[in-house]
Amino acid sequence: MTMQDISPHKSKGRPRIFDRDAALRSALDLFWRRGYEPASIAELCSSMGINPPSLYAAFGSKAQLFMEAVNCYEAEYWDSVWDSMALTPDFLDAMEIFFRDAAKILGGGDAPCGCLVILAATNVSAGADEVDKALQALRKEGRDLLLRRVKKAIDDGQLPKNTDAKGLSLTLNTILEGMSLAVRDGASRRDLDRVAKLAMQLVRGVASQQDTKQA
Amino acid sequence: MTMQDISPHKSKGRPRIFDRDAALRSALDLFWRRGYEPASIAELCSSMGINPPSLYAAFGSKAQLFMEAVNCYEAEYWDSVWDSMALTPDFLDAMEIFFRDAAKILGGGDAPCGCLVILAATNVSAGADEVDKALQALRKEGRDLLLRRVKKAIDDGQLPKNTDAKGLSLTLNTILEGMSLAVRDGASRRDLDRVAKLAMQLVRGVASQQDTKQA
DNA sequence: AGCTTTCTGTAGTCTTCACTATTGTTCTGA
DNA sequence: TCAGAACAATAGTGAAGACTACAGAAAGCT
Repeated sequence: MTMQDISPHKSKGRPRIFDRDAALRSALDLFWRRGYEPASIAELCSSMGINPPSLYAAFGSKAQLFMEAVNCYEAEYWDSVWDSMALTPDFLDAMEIFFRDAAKILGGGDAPCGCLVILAATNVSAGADEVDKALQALRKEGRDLLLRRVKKAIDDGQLPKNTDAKGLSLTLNTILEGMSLAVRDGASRRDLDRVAKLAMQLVRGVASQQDTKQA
Repeated sequence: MTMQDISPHKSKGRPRIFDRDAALRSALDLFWRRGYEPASIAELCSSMGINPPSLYAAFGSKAQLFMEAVNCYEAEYWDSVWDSMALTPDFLDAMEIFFRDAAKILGGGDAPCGCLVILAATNVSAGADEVDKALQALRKEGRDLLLRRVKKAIDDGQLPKNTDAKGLSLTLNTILEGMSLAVRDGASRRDLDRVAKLAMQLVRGVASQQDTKQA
């Protein structure tokens, strides 16, 4: 047969009985709803339909499983959002799309629990340093992307030259991250849209100082 | 002696050897830095300078100790802030003071760990329902206070009649809560001041639509 | 003084956690 | 068909968690 199988069984021993991707996706769902530490191995195994030894053989450790779940989450939900934020030429368009997409993801039906990266490992115990550091790095990446986008908008003349790039990008990130907390406290999709709308009002306000304050 | 002692020793048995208020304050400091669940009884006892039986005799349980610490925190840091927010007649003044004070508390030297109410019990285990519910109620109180203040500003003619009160108050709360996340990720006092400044820019933008959009 | 009451400190209990030793099972490869 | 290799399921291990029994110590009351 000339067709290549997608996932050929190359190794020698007994093949894995469960679907690794599906199990990872189940783990993501649980981590998303419960958070990193409250999601116990027992719960994870139950959700994934496997036993602890299989989990450890396939994923290494709880921390590694979580980080794989985070990668999965980022790839499925946020990568395209960040990409279009960085690439959309007009700054106002970019922000409009960005906040609309964010509201859709955070308030959407998949798991209305806020962002995994922002909420899942807050106030973790001492043993979870690596997970915490990794998520901190991801959050910093988001801040940097926003900062770079704002600076580009200034260079492109879409924001006033004297705009406080760090302040504006940090504020936009603060609103974005705050939206996750709002969702945790019961904010609906509609509520998030309202926040997104007001974030845009702030952005337009800053942009429109172009003429008045440019003295 | 006619003078009444502040804390007379009325009870019969052996008097408590440690200062309850000082111990509570130590517990607050630890909960603030570590969060509710990561702060173990052993750590708490070490910080408070007492042993577990004394802790349980004086405070009941870990959850009750935490809630007392939260009350202490609110009373010491936030009660006056919320009061002046509600009572300052001019809306712009009220918001200016509010965000300035918030930045000072969150980025101040006492414990640069964000707000206890917002961060200390995110993604807690199943056993901490009561603590979670209590903090949820406190956060809702903050949202309600902001909503009421915005509505009052509309009634007073300090905001346009067609202002989306819920949307604006929710957005301001989102920024406020997001500031705690920013602090957790290393934002300085100066960074928070920048966010507060832009929050004010948003508020002024909304307020100044009074003339243009009032059609 | 002697009795009662309440606190203190040591040293546990019981539960839950992440993780694994062991045994048996199912595949590949010759 | 049989050896080797990797997975699966049961049943644990050791550590850390919140919480407490118990015995001794320090106060008030009579």
